[in-house]
Amino acid sequence: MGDKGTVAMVAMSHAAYSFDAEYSYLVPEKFRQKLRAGMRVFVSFGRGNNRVIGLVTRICDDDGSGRKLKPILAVVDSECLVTDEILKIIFWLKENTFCTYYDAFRTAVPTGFSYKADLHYAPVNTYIQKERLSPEEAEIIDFLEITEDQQEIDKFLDIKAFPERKKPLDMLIDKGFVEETQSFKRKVGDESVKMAALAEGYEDAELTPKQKKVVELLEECGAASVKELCYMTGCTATIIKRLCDKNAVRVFEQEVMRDTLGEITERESPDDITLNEEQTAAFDGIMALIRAGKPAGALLYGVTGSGKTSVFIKVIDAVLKMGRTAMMLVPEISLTPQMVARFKVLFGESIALLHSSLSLGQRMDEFKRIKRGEARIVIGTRSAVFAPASDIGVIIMDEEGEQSYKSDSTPRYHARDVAIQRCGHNGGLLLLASATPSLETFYYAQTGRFHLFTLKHRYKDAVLPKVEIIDMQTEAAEGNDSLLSRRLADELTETLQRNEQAILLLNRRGFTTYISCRSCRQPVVCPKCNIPLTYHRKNNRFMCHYCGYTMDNNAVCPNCGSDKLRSSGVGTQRVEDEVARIYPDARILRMDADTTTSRYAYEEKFKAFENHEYDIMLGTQMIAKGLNFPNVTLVGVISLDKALFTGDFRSYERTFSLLTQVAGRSGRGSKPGAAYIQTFVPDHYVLNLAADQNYDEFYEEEIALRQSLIYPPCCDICVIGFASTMESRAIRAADHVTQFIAQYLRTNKVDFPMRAIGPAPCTLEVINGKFRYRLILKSKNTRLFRQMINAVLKDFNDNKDFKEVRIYADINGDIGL
DNA sequence: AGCACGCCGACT
DNA sequence: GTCGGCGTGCTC
Repeated sequence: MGDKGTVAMVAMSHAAYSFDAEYSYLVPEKFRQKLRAGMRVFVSFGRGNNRVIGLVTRICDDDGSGRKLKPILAVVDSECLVTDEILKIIFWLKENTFCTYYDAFRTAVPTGFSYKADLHYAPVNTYIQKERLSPEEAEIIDFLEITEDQQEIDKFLDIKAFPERKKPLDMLIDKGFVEETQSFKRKVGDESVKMAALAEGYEDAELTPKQKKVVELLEECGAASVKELCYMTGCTATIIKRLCDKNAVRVFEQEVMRDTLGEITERESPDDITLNEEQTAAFDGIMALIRAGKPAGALLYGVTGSGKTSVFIKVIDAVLKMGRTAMMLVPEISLTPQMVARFKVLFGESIALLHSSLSLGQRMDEFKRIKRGEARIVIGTRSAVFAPASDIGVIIMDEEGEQSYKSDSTPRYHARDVAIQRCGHNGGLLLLASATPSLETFYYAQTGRFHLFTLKHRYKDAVLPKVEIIDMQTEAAEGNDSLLSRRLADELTETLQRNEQAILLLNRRGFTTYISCRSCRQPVVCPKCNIPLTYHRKNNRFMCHYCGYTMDNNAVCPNCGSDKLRSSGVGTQRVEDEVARIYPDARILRMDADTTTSRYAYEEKFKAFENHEYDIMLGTQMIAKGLNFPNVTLVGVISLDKALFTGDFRSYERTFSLLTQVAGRSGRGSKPGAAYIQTFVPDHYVLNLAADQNYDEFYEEEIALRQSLIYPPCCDICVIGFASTMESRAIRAADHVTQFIAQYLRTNKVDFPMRAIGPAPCTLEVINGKFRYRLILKSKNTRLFRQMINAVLKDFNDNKDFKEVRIYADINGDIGL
């Protein structure tokens, strides 16, 4: 072994961060032709020779070390799921987001492609001297020789069930008396929702009160998804399972299936779109960059309604005509149905859609179409940035400042950073677009790292809505305790009289946002998260928005036992009530995470609103983005004050962006629009600049702030987070890491400007029973810095003192919660 | 993670 | 004397 053989480097699918590495394996002659880097293989790993799936990260000619290597046992894929370029992205992800190779691989490839290995054994047809076998080995051989049924054999040699058979079985394989074969099966089928319905004869079952509630609800509505049932009754999935066991309820899977594209009825050609002067200038500049064929970045900075989409369409069309491919990333596909519809009409089957509401099967199909080059336009959300397109001419990111582009679970990547890498490999252009760019992006556009294209005028010169700030302090002082200021109420009345539509925005779900006890004056908090509970009227329960904990509304105060609980504060449900009271004839559509549990609900509701089946749309931020309703002439912000003070350095940026965007929903048609922002801090400069739609000045203020307080883009910021059910352990872990870093810097004699803040508890100290601490490092994200973080994580994961503490590192993510 | 190796206490 | 407790360390 080891003599000038082909060697494959393999990263294991189950590797923890601390031992994730490329391990060398011998490639047997029979695999030499077909095996490529990027394919998955089956190998034995570790002392126990565990059979595991791994990813071939590269293939080398020779090991040279003469060390004897284990062979690759089987090849899982018949063709590569990842291109060489995506393989490079996988390496980049590991290095930059501190995940394992396989975490990165999983992110880049639709989950539908994951496999589970089954092992099968058969006796080798050869003479065996049984007396030389151990009794255990002989038992297995005897069994194999007399048993015909494959399933019987599988059961007998199920190592999980009979661990004592592992050793003799491995010995027999080693001696060549037993042959092991593998079959690889898809782990998951098509995506489906779990539905529940009453079973026949359910009346006879004996039920607990909670179970009765579920049954009553089902009697009313027939069938419901398990998720919805849990929300409405406040029970857990276990209760449904109990009911199932009692044969009172049957649970079945209902496949979520929809045509990705649906039927395309009309067709339109991109040639029919004409750009105005400003758009043309931007288009020409953008195309010049793309034609240069070198990696580049650009910002298309255009006010809301300036026709950025038309420029995108022209650019994509031109890129396609060059024979290259194009990607278009959007923050949330279900919130951009209008844009998707337009692209379908224009480009038809050349587009592939990639987003979370596709079934796994659909996602796999779209993935294959892209890989084969059949679909040359990719439209999708964050993870679509990994689509296996080749020769990418342009990657467009719409509303590039949106939070949804940043992943907040492993791997914690930002789609923008991945897109930069991809443009680097493809010689493509990264085109970021927004009316309110992220500070980082605008800074790079100002300093020349990105090219800047500006659209100053609204389409057809529609005027920006008039925005007014309303001081709710004065309203209260003058005796108006309603949720709506008199001004907004008057305007709403007039809007409805004109038969026009209105949008009302509020960033709190639920009915009331705060429940307190009248006798001990303590707020009622979630027992697991220590966060005030919110009253939901629809299910008549108190709920925690962070962990989903629910409590009966006639519960007593957990603190003093008093039954006098009072709720206050304002949520979307309460606003809905109040607006309905003032305008009994108005048709109100409430949109928030509670009303839109099923994914396609958004699109239908938006459509209904567009068709004027409703007069007022009321909701959380999800209604503020990217939609075009020509008949909306009034936008009212009930309250956004909380968003200004979340404790995250990006909270001003986000609030500014949200206000600008929601105001921009008003007056997009021929009629002029207006927007009203209610607030208790009417003098706040962020609100005033947003009211003036003055991004440039906001940028100046904000960048000065970031410079003086040292925040991105003036530095990079790395959060090392700790979570544990025991607070003392989380604290000790955070302290340990802080000391480790100090030690690391000393012993490695590395010296880079860095500032550490903390460790300190996170803003939300407890979520779901886990105490959370964080250490913030402000530094420059260099190789040396990442090496240090890597060392921190490796050391920590190796340290058995902190087995129960979870750690993560996140660069340039949120530090708010 | 998952497993083997190893070094100590309570059993036939 | 041996079986098995889990603490320690490695995985091509």
